[in-house]
Amino acid sequence: MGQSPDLPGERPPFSAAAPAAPLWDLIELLFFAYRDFVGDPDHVLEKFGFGRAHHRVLHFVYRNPGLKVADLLAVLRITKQSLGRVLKQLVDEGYIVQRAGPSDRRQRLLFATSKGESLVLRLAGLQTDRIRRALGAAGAGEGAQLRRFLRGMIDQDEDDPVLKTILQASGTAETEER
Amino acid sequence: MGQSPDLPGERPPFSAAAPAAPLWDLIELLFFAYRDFVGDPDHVLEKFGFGRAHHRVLHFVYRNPGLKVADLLAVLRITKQSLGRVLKQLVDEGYIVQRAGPSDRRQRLLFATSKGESLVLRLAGLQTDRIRRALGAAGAGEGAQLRRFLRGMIDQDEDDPVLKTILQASGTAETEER
DNA sequence: TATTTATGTCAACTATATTGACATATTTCC
DNA sequence: GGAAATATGTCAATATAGTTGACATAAATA
Repeated sequence: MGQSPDLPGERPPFSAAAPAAPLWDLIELLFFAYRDFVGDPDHVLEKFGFGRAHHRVLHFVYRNPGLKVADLLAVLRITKQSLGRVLKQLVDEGYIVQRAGPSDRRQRLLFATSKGESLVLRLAGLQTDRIRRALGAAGAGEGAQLRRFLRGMIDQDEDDPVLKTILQASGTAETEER
Repeated sequence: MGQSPDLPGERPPFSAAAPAAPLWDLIELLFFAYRDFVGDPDHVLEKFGFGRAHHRVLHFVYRNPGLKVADLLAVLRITKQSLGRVLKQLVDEGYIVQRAGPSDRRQRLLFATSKGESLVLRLAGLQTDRIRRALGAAGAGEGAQLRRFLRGMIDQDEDDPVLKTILQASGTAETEER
């Protein structure tokens, strides 16, 4: 006697305290959108022998010149061992330099070189092109609402100085810098 | 003689054919938003001994009952070897069942069990809660503009039947199902 | 019947992360 | 000034999620 597999049946026609219906379409659109969003940089990074991890490190170092290792670890939420492998490659190949902190010489402050800047701008350009295309397709002034929506998706973290400034900045104004 | 590290200087004050300015804030907001968006399910999955890969498989199988293995591979863009490991666990532990295709018995059509449904609804509930919160905070209404933006971020793929139907559906109407 | 297709499996390897232990230099506290 | 705490780095073992390549089986199709 084959036991029937336990498939879910029809949804009950009605229910008093039903949980809010899942927003299936937005869940899926976010998945595909983010995959393509990071896919463009991935293709370029591959030619350099780098991966996504290198992109993230280079991005945050470029955007926060003089970033402390501790703050980079906080924003990436990885361990120093994991960062180590990636950062060492970026330093060895001249994309990032380290300088001792002026007041606390234990700190190794991180800076992108112009070689690093050139790569990070190339990657950001790809992502920016995709975003601009999508903003255009979405119609007038979607940017402001989109920023508010994305900020609302993000959990605060008092122990992450980089994230803190990002949430403050985007909370303030349109900040289309330069 | 210490060679100065090759740091990027000030941006040139003006330039005729400058590339469009990177949308730094949106690039970063997307990164953090997506990380927290998948972070909620991650915590739950961990208690089940599962990872993100299991979530993706279970999600698309639940959303597309009777999905062919080939179509699942297409939408996930992974190899059958990579899928194999994850799918085997989900089947062994009773979250997914396989049935031979009625017309083509080589096919193994995939279905979520009610155990699988219960897990996938729990995970979707977490993500839905976060999205609703953010939509509310953004004053974005039902998210019509957001849907158009996200669709604009996604590349078409004729060889992916699952993606094709998603882009069609979300392109049509508000599709708040049920 | 011969070939193609849909799926599965074995094996080796890569990228990115983890935990735990320990090392070094520097700063801070008493 | 010495002890303790801090910032960073390194070695080793392990986990997760992916890859390529080779080969196997059953069922459909030419």
